[in-house]
Amino acid sequence: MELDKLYKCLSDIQRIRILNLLMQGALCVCHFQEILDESQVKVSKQLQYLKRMGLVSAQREGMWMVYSLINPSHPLLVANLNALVALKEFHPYFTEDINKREIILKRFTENKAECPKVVYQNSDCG
Amino acid sequence: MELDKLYKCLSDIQRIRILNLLMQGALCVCHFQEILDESQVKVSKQLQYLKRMGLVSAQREGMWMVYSLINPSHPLLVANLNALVALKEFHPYFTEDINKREIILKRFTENKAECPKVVYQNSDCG
DNA sequence: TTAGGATATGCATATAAGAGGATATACTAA
DNA sequence: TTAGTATATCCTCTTATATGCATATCCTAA
Repeated sequence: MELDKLYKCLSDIQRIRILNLLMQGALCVCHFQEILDESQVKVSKQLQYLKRMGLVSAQREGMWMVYSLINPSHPLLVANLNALVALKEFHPYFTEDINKREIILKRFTENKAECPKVVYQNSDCG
Repeated sequence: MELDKLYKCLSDIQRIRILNLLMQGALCVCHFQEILDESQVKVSKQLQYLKRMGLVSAQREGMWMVYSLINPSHPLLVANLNALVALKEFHPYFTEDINKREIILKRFTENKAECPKVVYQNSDCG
């Protein structure tokens, strides 16, 4: 992947927040909507962008579309995604987003029918 | 600096090449023109962009405008600039650009009047 | 089959980049 | 002052992003 394309993926705060969340595990579109507090269209389009650029993959699970981070091959992408996690205390959004994600996952462990298994299994919370 | 702004600075191949060159030392606009083989307008505008975003500073030296990298404060910027240097073997442009820069600097050490001192002093070549 | 939830896409619009030509500005040298 | 070099800015055009509304598609459940 070309360097400028890679950085373009990271040059939008919504996409950064999405990638930061995906570093924790897969999520459905509706979860991003809830966590980022953004419209369905907006979230869906940013996910399409990341998919088109090869950073994420989508897998249908019944009604839901589960997005996952594709194991990043470019060392600069790996470094930056890890940096997002490492720097989360400097960026209030990141920590809040991850906290919101954990609350959602806790809901799922109490009512497994609410979303695909892949979202809450292999999760470190709940 | 906001993360998305930081990544926007890096999301253009000309700006990446400019930053890669600035990691080696200060340069005048005309040197970037020569090394990148781009028009004066294009180079000047990208330098303005980086200046506006606070990544580089400009200092007039007679006829020349010398651009330097501002000591980066954001850990992600530091990491990415260092990564550019470390990854230069994967990106033919970077190595070629640095080689062209060294050839230009050698010219200066033979004819010091050709550009401001700050460009060729403290240089590791020539 | 019908209704409804989840998601994607088409269309329109606003704004930001990117590029190029022409010109203005700043400086030097004669 | 004049000419010439280096650089910045203005104007215009094209393209890419970002956003919202409406609607289409895919799936489930009844």
